[in-house]
Amino acid sequence: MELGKTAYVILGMLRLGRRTGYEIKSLVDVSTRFFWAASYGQIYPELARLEKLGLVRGRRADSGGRRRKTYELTADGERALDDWLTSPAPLHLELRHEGVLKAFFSDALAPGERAAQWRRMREQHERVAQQLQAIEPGAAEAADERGERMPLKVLEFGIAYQQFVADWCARMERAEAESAAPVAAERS
Amino acid sequence: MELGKTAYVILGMLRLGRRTGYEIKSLVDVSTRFFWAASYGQIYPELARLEKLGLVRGRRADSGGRRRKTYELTADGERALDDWLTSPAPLHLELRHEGVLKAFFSDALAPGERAAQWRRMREQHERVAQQLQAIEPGAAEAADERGERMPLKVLEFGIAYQQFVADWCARMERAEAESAAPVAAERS
DNA sequence: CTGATCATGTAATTCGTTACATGATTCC
DNA sequence: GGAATCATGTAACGAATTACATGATCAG
Repeated sequence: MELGKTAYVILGMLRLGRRTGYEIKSLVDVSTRFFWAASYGQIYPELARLEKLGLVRGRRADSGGRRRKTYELTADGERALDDWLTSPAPLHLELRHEGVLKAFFSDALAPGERAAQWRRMREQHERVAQQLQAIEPGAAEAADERGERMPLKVLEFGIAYQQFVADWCARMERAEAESAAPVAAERS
Repeated sequence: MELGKTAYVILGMLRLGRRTGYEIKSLVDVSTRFFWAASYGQIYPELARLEKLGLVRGRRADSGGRRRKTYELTADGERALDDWLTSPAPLHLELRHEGVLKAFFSDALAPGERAAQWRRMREQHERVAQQLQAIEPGAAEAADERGERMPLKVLEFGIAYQQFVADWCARMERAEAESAAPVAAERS
């Protein structure tokens, strides 16, 4: 019974409480999205598959005239989640970073053009860092009130990671400025 | 004429010199792989597409009885590459990290189990860091001899990034050890 | 002579995104 | 009354991996 990684996003979210597919997607968008994204096109079919496998149990929960279906973990689902969490299997690590890719090939660029690319890349990472920082108060509250410490720890890591990349861009940006105008740098 | 990002990996590699599909793949595996991977299943069809678009030019270059086809950039290909390198479009940034995903959901785990996961994740990042360090001498040589500075810079970033994540794991690991055995920690 | 490497491709499959279709409810 | 949000799904498409098929050459 080999499950895709995205199945565990769903199982994990369901352990935190009964949820609809829509709610799972909303949660993912403000939490795991930055290191594991998921779209409706994955979540709804995956919920159906997990139900057929007996790992989750769905229940109609219409609210007014609004059709609604909430899911919860079954005992099997709980076990599958724990097995994955404690598994020693090599972790799936994947990074696709267009900015670093451009950097790799940018020897042919003029220093000014390269500096502009560093700036854009830095700004993009700074924006993500700010988005994550905006979420922090809510995560800190959840850590306090519901004892969910790890989501906050992971969020802090996410912020540190974004800043780490942004700092590297800033250093590269400065280096370009110095090599492009060494005389001006000496004067200052 | 919208090109996929992987097309630029090919164009970028071809700017460094005439290459076969096989050589491009080998190069990717020791350089861009860590932030932009590509497989034969992408490279060969993409080369054919780029040739039809007039961005690369293929030429038979059999070596003995070995069928071989080398490619080089056309003027259009060179322009497409530079346009991409200097484009201000938002960068494609994608991260899928199973270790962080597990961390996010690991509140329910025992501290010892969590510590074991930190250790595995740290070791995995340390292994990648070592792989990258093994490549460094070659990249440093290329930087010196052929003036290709950026691949070395990017490699150094890759190593720093792997170590950054490994360090975070190590800190988390220590924190688990302290919370699991605070008395032992005080004694030592 | 045998295994590693060079070399090119295709086919099947998986994974994931985006857009579309549909409709109710809630807030302003 | 209209826009935003809640809610569920499907279809088309795209991106990428893996496995397969084929065959030559080179190093030991």
